Amino acid sequence: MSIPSLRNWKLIPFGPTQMKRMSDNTTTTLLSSSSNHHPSEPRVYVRKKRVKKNLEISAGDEEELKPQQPIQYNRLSGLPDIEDFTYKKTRKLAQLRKSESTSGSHVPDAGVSPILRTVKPPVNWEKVLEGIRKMRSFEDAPVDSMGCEKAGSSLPPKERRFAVLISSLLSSQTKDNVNHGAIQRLLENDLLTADSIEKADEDTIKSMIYPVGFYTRKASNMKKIANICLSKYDGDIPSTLENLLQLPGIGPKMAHLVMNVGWNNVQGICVDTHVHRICNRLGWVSRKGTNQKTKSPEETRESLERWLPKEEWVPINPLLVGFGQTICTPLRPQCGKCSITDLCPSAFKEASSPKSTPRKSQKRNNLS
DNA sequence: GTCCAGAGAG
DNA sequence: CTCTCCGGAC
Repeated sequence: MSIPSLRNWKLIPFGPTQMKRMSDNTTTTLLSSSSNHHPSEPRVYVRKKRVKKNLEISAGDEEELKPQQPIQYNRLSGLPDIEDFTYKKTRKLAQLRKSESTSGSHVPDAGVSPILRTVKPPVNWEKVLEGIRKMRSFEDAPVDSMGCEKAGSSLPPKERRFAVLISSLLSSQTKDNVNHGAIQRLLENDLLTADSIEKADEDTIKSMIYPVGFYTRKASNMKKIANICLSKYDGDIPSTLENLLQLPGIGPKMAHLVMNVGWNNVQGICVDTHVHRICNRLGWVSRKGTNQKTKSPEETRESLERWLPKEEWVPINPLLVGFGQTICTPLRPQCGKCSITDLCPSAFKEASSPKSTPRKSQKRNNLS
């Protein structure tokens, strides 16, 4: 398949198609500097070299990779300042509800269900959130979560939704700039609709999205998703959580993200590993009917949804992800830099160096 | 070398 | 539950 609009792009020769050819030992023609290629070397080594080259060259093409219209992001929420996004509206309504709750008047709902608290919220949770927001406004976090909402925000709704879905798929385990590059390439090549992906060759898709994490599987999932969207949803994306989860490569985390960003329909909290970890450290979630920590992000989501007011369901993700990348890190959390340690039951409880003595019941694999 | 981080397969 | 996927950070 020829890809005319990308002919000038130097990125193209470094896709997986060429990797295949290299391992076949049949081609060096597509590689701009084939002198670096040693067919006898282990595949991994060759790959790593080429990734470096890829990055050098893409840096030179920065101009082309940049989005034409940069989107403004809310620094704290991590969400785009797009007019139709319901976040602000939701906030406003929540404030209204609060101020008018004494008079008993009813505030109309903007597609957000009434707050359903089945569990008493943890004490000081609002102070904790406020503290994290403040820290986030000082620290710069590479928040790669929610990176998908920028996908095709200038497109018509249906195309935009499809772009959001594909971007979500690609964004997992992938740095935001890498994901963005992949989306940009797909967009440049008109490969961001169900129709075109359905027609495109899987190897072409692979080379477009390379080097996002797990690109082989994701390319194959993209084909399957395009197929399903065309046959069952007229080229649009599923509009319910249940049906999104039926798509290959879309699990609970991404399904909630797509519902939030793609449909502006908040069905649940988008819980990733950061939200999962931090909520447990704060003692915000527990296994049903116990005080034990939750075991999985899904369990965390259910537990968190039992008390967290709904207007916080969307912003909690970018907030905690950024916090988790800079301060409340998985390994050796920077409690010294944290301003809410007096409100955190886990503050200074974890090892500050890998060599330090493991506390009792710290790790399950202490074979002392 | 070891870990990371969503999803899926076994 | 564990392992795999892919690259990169450490």
